[in-house]
This record gives sequence, C-alpha cells and structure tokens, in this order.
Amino acid sequence: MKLSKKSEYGLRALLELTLVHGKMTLQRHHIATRQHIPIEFLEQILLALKRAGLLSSRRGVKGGYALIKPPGEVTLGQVIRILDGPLAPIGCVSKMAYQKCGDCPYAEHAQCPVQHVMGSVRDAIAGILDHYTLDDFASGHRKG
Amino acid sequence: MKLSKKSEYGLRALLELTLVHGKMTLQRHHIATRQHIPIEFLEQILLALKRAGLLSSRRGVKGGYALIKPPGEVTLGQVIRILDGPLAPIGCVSKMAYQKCGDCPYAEHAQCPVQHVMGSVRDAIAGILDHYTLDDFASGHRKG
DNA sequence: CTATTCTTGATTAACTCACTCATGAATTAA
DNA sequence: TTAATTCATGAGTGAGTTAATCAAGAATAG
Repeated sequence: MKLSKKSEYGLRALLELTLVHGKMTLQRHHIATRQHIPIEFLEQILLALKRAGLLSSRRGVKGGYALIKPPGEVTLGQVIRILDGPLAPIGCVSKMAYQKCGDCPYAEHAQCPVQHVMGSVRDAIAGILDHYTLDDFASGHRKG
Repeated sequence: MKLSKKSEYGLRALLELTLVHGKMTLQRHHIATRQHIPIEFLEQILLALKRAGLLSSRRGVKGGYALIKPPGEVTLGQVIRILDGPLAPIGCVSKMAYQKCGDCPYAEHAQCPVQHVMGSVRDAIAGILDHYTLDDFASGHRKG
C-alpha cells in the first residue's frame, strides 16, 4: 500500500508545471531544485509523462517542459498509473489492468473473500484519485 | 499501492482458522494445501501472527495453530499492519506509524498537497480495513 | 560553431519480496 | 525411552524493484 518516490516526485513536478501552465516552460533543474528532486531521476519521470502525452518539451538554450493538457482534465490517478502502474492492491480487482490470480483456490468461483474486500479498497482509492485533478491539487482542496 | 503475497496468504490462512474457531486447531500443512500456500513461507506468516498475539500454537504430533482472539474483534487492517506495515501510502500521513518526510519542501509548513490527498486515501483505506473483521471476511460481506 | 538543454539507453547499489533450507525444541505414540 | 511428528528460529537465496547515476547523442538559440 505504498506510493513510490517516483510518483511522489512526479506529482510534485506536475504541481510546478501546473502553477505556470499557459504562461511559461520550466527546465528540469528549476523543478529539481524547487522540489528537491535528484535531477537525473526527475528526467526519467518527465520523459515518462511526456511519452504519456501530458507534457511537451523543447531542447536547447530556451528549452524546458510544459504541461499540454488542461490541469482540470488530468487526474492524480492517471499520473500514478503512468508512473507506478495500477492503483488496485491486487491484480484480480484492477479495472484498468485486470490480471487473473493464478494460485488462489477461489480464482474460478469468483467468491474469493480477499477479492471482495480488496475490490472495495480499490474503488475507494480510485474514487479519490480519479476525481482529484491537477487543478484541485494545485489549489490544495478537493473538487466536489 | 499493493498488497503483498505475505498479507494475502496471511488473510487466507486466517480465513481457514476462523472457520474452525473454537472447534479445532489446524496444522500448517492443512492450511498450506487447502489455500495453495508454500508451506515454509506460511510458517513465517503464522509465526508472525502468533507473535502479534492472534494465534496460539502447539508442537508435536497433535499440534497445530488456532485463532485465540474472537473473529469479530480482529480486523483486516490489524492483520495487514502486522504483515505488511502501515496502510498509509506515505509515512507522513500514517496515523499508526507516522514518519516525517525529509526531502519534501513542504515538510515544515504542513501545506503539502501530496500529504493532503494521500491523507484522504489513507483514511479511505483504513476506513474499510479497520472496520472489516475476520467474521465479516469469513461470511463474505461487509459489516454495516 | 558553441553552449545549453533535452533524449536515450545502460548501469548501479541497495533493498524488498517470496521463498527455501538447515537445525533445534517440544509433544505424543509406541 | 525412542522415534515420529510438528512447530520454532534464523540464515540464506534468486529474482525483481526502487531510486538513482552515468555517458554519449541530438536539437536549439545566439
């Protein structure tokens, strides 16, 4: 039940990019120093977010990264899935990346008690993270 | 955001022990074969649960493990904390095992946006798992 | 052309996960 | 009391993940 440093750094980096959205680009070393993130690790994260279509980038002297999606349309759930994988505690209750559990004796019967509880946990987590946007995140309070 | 095999096995083992609670003890190999759990790994888990005060055990020919707490008083949250550690996605929002985040630039100001969301996530997870007992678990549905 | 900045891919150390093994100690049945 | 059974403890292991770090390349501005 843990959020990786990768996702935490990713969220903090996106926070910086959200604050200047539409106004300017940020260079990785700005983000790194402002948010205390190791610059080379940050790089990997920004590139993953770029590959996923959230960021644009420019090389060279006036280069940097920018958020290209509207901050109100990007949820923390999306970001965490990009950087950490599925939100679900176990594969067999994941909705975006379902995986049948091989060894569970209840696997076939769909009456697995573990699956039942963890399904609620998944829904609770996704219920929060998939409705919490970068806008909410930057303004510090939850969307109704 | 993942539940370890250790916790999953632990919950499935406790399910077996709950079903026979007050009636008999179970030997590790019974639990292992019924729930498809590697026996040596199961051993570790059962011993951890014993050390935590949930189980009793007897050695020798008529030995085995038994649940000593009433199944209605043991929550899945307790079990997972024993086997996997804190439920919270990050240390700085854990209530049972709080840990100050060292590198976060918001650490001192308590206005950290990550902390804010992850606090709700923690509460949602704990809200489910700390109210879901072994009784609920064994009967397959949630306590009101 | 040169300095700057992003891009790519490889490499690393430390750690965790999921076991596995070996040995010892308690209990019971013969 | 001896042997078989079962739990107890601690160490060890291989695969994989996490959190970086490094090196070399490509685009851009001046």
